[in-house]
Amino acid sequence: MHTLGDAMLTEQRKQHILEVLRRDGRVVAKPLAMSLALSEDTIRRDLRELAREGLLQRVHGGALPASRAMGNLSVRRSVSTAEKVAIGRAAAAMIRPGQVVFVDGGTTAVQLARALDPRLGATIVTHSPSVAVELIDHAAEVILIGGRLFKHSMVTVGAAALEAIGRIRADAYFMGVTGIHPEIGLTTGDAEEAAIKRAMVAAAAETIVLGSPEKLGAASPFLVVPASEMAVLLTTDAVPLEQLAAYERLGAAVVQVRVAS
Amino acid sequence: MHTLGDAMLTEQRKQHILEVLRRDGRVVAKPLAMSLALSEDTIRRDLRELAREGLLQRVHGGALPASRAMGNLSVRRSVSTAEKVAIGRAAAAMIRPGQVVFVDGGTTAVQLARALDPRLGATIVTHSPSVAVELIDHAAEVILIGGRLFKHSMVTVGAAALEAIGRIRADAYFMGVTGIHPEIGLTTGDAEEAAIKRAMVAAAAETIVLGSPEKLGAASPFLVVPASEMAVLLTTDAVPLEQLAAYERLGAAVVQVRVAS
DNA sequence: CCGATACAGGCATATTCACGCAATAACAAG
DNA sequence: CTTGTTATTGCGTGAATATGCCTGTATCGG
Repeated sequence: MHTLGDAMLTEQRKQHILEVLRRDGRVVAKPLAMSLALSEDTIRRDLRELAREGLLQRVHGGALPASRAMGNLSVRRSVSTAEKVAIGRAAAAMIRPGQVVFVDGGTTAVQLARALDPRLGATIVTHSPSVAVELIDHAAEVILIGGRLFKHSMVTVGAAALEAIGRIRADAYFMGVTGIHPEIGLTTGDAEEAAIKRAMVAAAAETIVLGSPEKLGAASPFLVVPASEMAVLLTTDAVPLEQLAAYERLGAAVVQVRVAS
Repeated sequence: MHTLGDAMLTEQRKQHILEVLRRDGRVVAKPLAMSLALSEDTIRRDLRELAREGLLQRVHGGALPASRAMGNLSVRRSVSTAEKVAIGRAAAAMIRPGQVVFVDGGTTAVQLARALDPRLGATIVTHSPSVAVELIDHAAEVILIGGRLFKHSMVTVGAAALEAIGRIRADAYFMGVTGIHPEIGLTTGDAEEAAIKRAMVAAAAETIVLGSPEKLGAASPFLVVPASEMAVLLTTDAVPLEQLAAYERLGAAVVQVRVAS
């Protein structure tokens, strides 16, 4: 905890401001000055300087994240529910040293990356630049699949990506989808993305689906693969057992993660 | 514990400083001098020397950990100065609608991405996931070059990346380097990275170098291309004209960006 | 339009800093 | 034991930095 007993170094304070900004998605000058027991002038000066360095965007009354990219990230982070964090953590724990795994795009996959042991010696293959960025400080080798960037989902797609995936054989694929249904199968909202996911399923020994509760029983326009392709379904304990039985009958191992309240 | 009875050897004291730094996440010069019964000058000298060895980061009032040991801010503290912001902005303004351009990795390139007009209809090709992430909300099409992620610079490298670059013809390449020297040429700190940069120079009609002042006259181990390959050198008004004349003689157009105070 | 708030810039004060100098201590060689 | 060399330290100085207060201006919300 940051006790207010001792004064902070100037640089330390600036880091603190950026931390608060990442956590809350914004900072407001006045309460920040109060909580640090400093004048608002000092805080404003900090904000001005940080803005000059491009680390945040100054607005009347405080500051917002420097770019929309970062903004989205923090917003999504706050949106990212406890379920996704828990599923990400459980998925990260499934990766063994030396393995080569595909990691999909999407918020849950980012949580996976964030939860990964920084010293784990594995190879992470991903077509999501966001996942790649999260893994900067990790020991794991990262292979980034190139291609045209599909902005909506923040992943690369297209022929180049397909081709690159085809050249890899992975131990597992951690897949994110928008719909999981016993009969309809695993579905997503974009045809190109579905093709990429299909290629990863084909290139991996087993497919592990990151299935936050709201995905179960839902369907999106584009089929990736039938639900029977799913080796493991990672979901939470909020889902009733009888709903999960259908997936087990299709051959999937269902893992229910306990969500910390 | 640490009795103050006997004087510490200099090296011993430095170890102690690093220990305190690890424990508290910071050191403050004044109280440290008090507790060791030494003058602040001595402590400051120690801090300066430890900083020169890269073991900590000197800040006003004391020191903070050198690496991202505590703060997971990784790209953050890569000293993105006002110069880099200004150069990034100027570079962004050089991109015309419809153009296809390579954008390098590095902090200045991220600033370029951040400064880009969100509605600009251009194609940005990059091997930096950080740059890609910055461009999420831009209208521009983004092509991400895949490959093995080189963590230090946060860009992809390797055969796959080289090959992907070779299949593209771009109007311009905005290159970041660590050394710019009239005779030695444009240099960088990693051989693989140099190869990628060289491929981009070859695949682009013209090369525009993002040259923050501290890079000028410096040299790193690995040559990318001779300075004569440079079509435009983007730098700031802090650089004396006579130093820039050498680059103009080599055929480069030198653009000096005014840095907002 | 107006009052309230937030803002940038200037100024004063208190630290903090780097550099040079001198005193001292540690040490090696003769 | 003496002497020259080097490393370490403290002090003085002027410069740089950090902070708070003040003043006039800009921006926000009605």
